[in-house]
Amino acid sequence: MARKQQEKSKQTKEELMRSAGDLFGQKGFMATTVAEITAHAGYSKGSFYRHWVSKDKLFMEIIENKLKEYRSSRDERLDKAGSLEEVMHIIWDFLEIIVRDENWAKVFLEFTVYASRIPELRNDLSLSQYRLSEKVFAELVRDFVETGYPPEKLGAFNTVLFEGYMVQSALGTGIVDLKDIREAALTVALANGLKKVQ
Amino acid sequence: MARKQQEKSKQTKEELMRSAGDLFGQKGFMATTVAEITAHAGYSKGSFYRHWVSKDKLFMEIIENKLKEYRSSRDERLDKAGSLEEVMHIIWDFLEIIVRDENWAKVFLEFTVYASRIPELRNDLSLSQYRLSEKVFAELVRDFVETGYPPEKLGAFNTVLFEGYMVQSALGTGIVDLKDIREAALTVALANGLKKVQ
DNA sequence: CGACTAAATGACCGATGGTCATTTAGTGAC
DNA sequence: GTCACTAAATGACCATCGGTCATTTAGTCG
Repeated sequence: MARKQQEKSKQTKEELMRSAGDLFGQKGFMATTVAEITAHAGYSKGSFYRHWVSKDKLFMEIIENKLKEYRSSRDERLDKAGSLEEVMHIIWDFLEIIVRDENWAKVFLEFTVYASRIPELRNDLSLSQYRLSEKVFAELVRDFVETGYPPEKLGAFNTVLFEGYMVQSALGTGIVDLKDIREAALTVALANGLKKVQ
Repeated sequence: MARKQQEKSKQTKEELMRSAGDLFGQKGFMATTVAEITAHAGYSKGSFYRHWVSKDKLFMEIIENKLKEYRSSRDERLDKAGSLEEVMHIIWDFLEIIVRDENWAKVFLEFTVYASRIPELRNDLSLSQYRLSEKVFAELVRDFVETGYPPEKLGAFNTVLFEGYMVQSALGTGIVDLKDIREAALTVALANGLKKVQ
């Protein structure tokens, strides 16, 4: 039934993904070599390309996995949210998880910038929703905006704050902390999105 | 007097810098090859390394030149500034110049992220002041802050906004415009830095 | 002109992402 | 058990990159 072979292949793929995950986190995307990934998992270089067509695609698959679980738990909470403020807190709890993992926040940024030069990859990335795109954000927030303020703009502004913080965090000049950013985001959201703010 | 040789060497260097500047702006830092830079200027690859020890150092020199003139005009205006609001406007006029040149804003970001993995380069970059670091910013703002609010934090928050916008701009998802960002920066600065805000 | 030096060249190096013919090892019919 | 078949794994190989360096070309000056 060829069961054993399939399982072995699957296992190999998982081992390679773990190895790659470790190395990307430590050294970054560019600096991690395909040969290192396979060697670290105990395979030869050629094995890699039986599972992915490129280093890029492997990375895409890793981040997809990495964020899938977070998203689901976020979306569960969002279903129960009753106000703009609640939604904002859920969203920033979610973002906080990403930022807290400093190594990966840095790698995300590295890959995003890298991908922005490669049309196909850039497209994949925007489809993958790994970035909190302004569109996604706008949908999350739309139902709770009482004023005429465009939810897209609210989303985009949050993304700016978030990614700006990612850059700061990646460069290691940590003067603002996430709490400050979160507060600023909340203030702006409530001021623009609600009719009455006390 | 060897005058002619020196001038030729200087001219060659300038030609290479122009060539590099064009190509970096079009294709980015990584995607631009040393061989391309020299070929585009009509020289051979080896010539490059008579003028710079690496592609990195050439880039450093280009951005240094690119920003020197901007900084001087900014600093002139800052000498005459009389309020926090004025300082903020001058700073954001300065940042606007950077962001307006979309190609270069993108390359700056690319290089910053790239350099963050290379300790020596990262150090050079922070010394070069090409980034509006929170320290530089704090100095500009310090004299006008009336409250106990730390100028460093004000600076850092501005940098977050600015670099977040750079990322958005680099990825080409332009929903927030610079005016929104500038307004937000001003609001936060005045709210935290002044005792009375009308 | 001849000795010296600076500018320019391009073959070369090691490392990288990616390819592919070859080897190794399960699988299933008989 | 054995044979044909197929999937997994290998590593030599390729083009390209940043960077090096011995060699060539061409000003400089006594």
